[in-house]
Amino acid sequence: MSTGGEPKRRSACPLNASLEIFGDRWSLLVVRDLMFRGRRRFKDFLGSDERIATNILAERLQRLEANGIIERRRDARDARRVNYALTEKGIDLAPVLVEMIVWGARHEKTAAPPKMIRDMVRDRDAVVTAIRERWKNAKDT
Amino acid sequence: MSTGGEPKRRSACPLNASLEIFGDRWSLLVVRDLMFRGRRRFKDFLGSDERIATNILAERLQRLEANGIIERRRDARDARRVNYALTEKGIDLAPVLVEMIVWGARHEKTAAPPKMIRDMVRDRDAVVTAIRERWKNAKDT
DNA sequence: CCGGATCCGTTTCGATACTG
DNA sequence: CAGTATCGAAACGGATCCGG
Repeated sequence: MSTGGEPKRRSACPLNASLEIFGDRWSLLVVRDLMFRGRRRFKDFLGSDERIATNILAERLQRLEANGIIERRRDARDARRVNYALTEKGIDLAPVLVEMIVWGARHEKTAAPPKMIRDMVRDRDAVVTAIRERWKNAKDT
Repeated sequence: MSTGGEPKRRSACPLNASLEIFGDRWSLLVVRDLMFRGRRRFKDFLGSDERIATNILAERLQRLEANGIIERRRDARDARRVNYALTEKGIDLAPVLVEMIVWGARHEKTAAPPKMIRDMVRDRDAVVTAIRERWKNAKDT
């Protein structure tokens, strides 16, 4: 399983290229957990409301890593534990996530976490910038 | 198949609500064909590079309609033909599509249609506004 | 325990053939 | 033209097992 696989993909359309990577029910939920909820570990992802199965999660984590969206690292202080982190490429998904969240909050009945949604609607760029800042400062974690 | 089904969905997370609707390989490609390529008919969608199967296309069209993202109408001039069109809710997906296209163009090797991509990167809001204008003017079509 | 891998029944997908 | 019907392949997902 070579971790640093180059994207030899050749979709005619960039949208299709994106969908080939994260066009499924689970991949972006994992990215959300990393990006907005500070989750890092296998067990954390299992705890989300959507109840992903362990085998599905394992496969998605591999796929996201193979596509350069997340990185897998052993915890520096406790070698038994594994941490996942977003790469630059993964952080660049922030605008996509924000727009999907804004759309879902506007058009679907969700038990919406109200504050962050209102922030996103009011100033999406600020939210995206804040995410980037937070990950820049946490790069050593 | 009631066409005007209300979204009784209750996802805790708006992102998950969005993914429940279009979190698959094909739905957003159909929206793209409507939004950026002026396609309206079943046959048109079949003509795209990604080669969607007829049964999958039929199901996705039904699902998008059931979720209020597209409308299905018989052609006024030729009752044999069927036209699909984006609803307001569907047009509101423009920012999502634009961000996914920008991300894909930046991070994946695609045979990129260069001009519109550069426009999107330079000024996404202008592209989204242009899409809205175009659909407002074509509402009678 | 944590981070998965494996097994296995069920559901969904998708290529092709076919139909009104 | 605009879809259905069919049917094998793939994905899902719950349960269980396993190495560290």
